[in-house]
Amino acid sequence: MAKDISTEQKIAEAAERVFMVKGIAGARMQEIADAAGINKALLHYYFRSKEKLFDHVFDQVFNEFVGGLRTIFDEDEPIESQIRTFIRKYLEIFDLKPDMPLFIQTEIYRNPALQKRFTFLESVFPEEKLRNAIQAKIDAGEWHPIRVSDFLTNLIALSVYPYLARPMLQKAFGMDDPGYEQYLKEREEFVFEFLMRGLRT
Amino acid sequence: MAKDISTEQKIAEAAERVFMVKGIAGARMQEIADAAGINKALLHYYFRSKEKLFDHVFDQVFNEFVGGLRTIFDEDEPIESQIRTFIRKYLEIFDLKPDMPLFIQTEIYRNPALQKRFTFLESVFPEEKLRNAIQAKIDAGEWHPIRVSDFLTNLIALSVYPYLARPMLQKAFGMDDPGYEQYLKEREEFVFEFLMRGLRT
DNA sequence: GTCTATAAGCAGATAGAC
DNA sequence: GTCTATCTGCTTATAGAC
Repeated sequence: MAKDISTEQKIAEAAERVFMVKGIAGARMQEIADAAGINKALLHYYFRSKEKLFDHVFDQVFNEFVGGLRTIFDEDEPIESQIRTFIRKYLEIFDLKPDMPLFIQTEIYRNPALQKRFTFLESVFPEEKLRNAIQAKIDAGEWHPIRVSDFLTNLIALSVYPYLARPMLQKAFGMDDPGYEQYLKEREEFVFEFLMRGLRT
Repeated sequence: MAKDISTEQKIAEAAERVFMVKGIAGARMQEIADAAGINKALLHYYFRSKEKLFDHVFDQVFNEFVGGLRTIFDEDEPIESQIRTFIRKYLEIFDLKPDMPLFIQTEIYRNPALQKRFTFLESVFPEEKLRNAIQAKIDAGEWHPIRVSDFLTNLIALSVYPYLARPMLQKAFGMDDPGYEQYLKEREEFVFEFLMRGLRT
C-alpha cells in the first residue's frame, strides 16, 4: 500500500538525518520519531530495533558514498577527465549531504561489523583498469611513479577533508558559513590542478 | 599527596583511552572505571560528572594535537623544511595515538561548544609569518599561487587522512595490519614529495 | 497501521560506611 | 580517598486498545 511505503520512507529519511548528525550512540529513537512526525512504537513496528534501523540507514548512505565510483573509472575516457569527474561528482554529493563523510568514517571506525562491507578494492574500484591506466601514464613518462593506493588516498583526501574537518577549518580560517561554502566551491578546480601537478612529470 | 595525583592520573588516562575509541556518547563511566581499576564513585569524586571528565580529556588531547604546530612554523628555517618537520611530527603523534584524528574531528563536529577552542587561525598557526613565507615563494616564481587556507588544508589532509579513514582504506586496499602500517610509514616521504610537486612551478 | 501506556534495563550520579 | 549500595531519570522495546 502506498501509505505503508510512505511511512517507512518517512522513517528512513528522518533516521538518516538524525543518525548522520549524532551517530548511532548519540541518536535517540524519540528524536527520530519526532523528526518523522510519528511515535516511537512505529519505529519498532517497521524496523524492530534501533540497530536494525541504523543498519538500514547505513546501507543506504554507504551505497550513495561509493555507488558512483566504479562507474566513473569503468568508463573508457582518459584518466585525467575521470579524475575531474570523480571530484565533481563527489563534491556534488557532499554539498547535498555535508555530514556524510564524517558519519561514514566514524561509524565504520567504531563498528568493526560495518567494515565487512568493503571486502576488497575490486568491489569499489575497478582495480585492474585503474592500475593499468596509471601504469600507462608512468610508462609514457607523463606521470611520476605512484601506487594505486597513494593515488586513491590523495584523490579522496583532498576532496573529502574540507568536509570532514569543516568545523575545525572554518574556525581556524576565521570564515563564516557563506565564506566557507565559497571556499569549498573554489577548491573544486584547485584540487584538480594541484593533484595533476603532483602526478605529472 | 602522591597517591591522589596518581589516581587522578590513572582516571584521566583510562578516560582518554575509552573516550578516544568510543566518543563521549558511546563511552560508559563503568568502562572507564574498569579501565582505571577503580569504581564509578571515584570518577565522580575526582571529576564531578561525565561531561567534566570529557572536557578534561579533550583539552589534553587537543593540546597535543595542535600544540606543536605553532612552534614549527615559528622557526626561521626555510618553509620546505618546516613542511617536512610538520609531516614528520604529526605522523609521530598519530603513530602513538592513531585514534586521535577521528576522535577530535568527530567530537568537535558534534559539539559546537568545543569549536570555541579554535578562535582564529592566528592562535594555532602564525598566520602572518606563514602568509609571508608562502608569498615570498610565489613572488620568487618558485611556487604556484596558493592561498594559506588551501596550503594548510592540503598539508593536513594528506597527512591525516590515512589515519582518519584507516578502516575503510585498509579494507579497500586489502591490507592486513602490518601491511597498512608499512604503507603509512612509506607515505611519509611520499606525501612531502607529492606536496612539493603540487607547490613548485 | 497507528496510537497511548508501560515494562524492563541501563547509566549517571549521590549517600554514607569505612 | 575509596568503597558498596542505591536513587533517579532516561531509553529501548513491548503490550494492547483503536
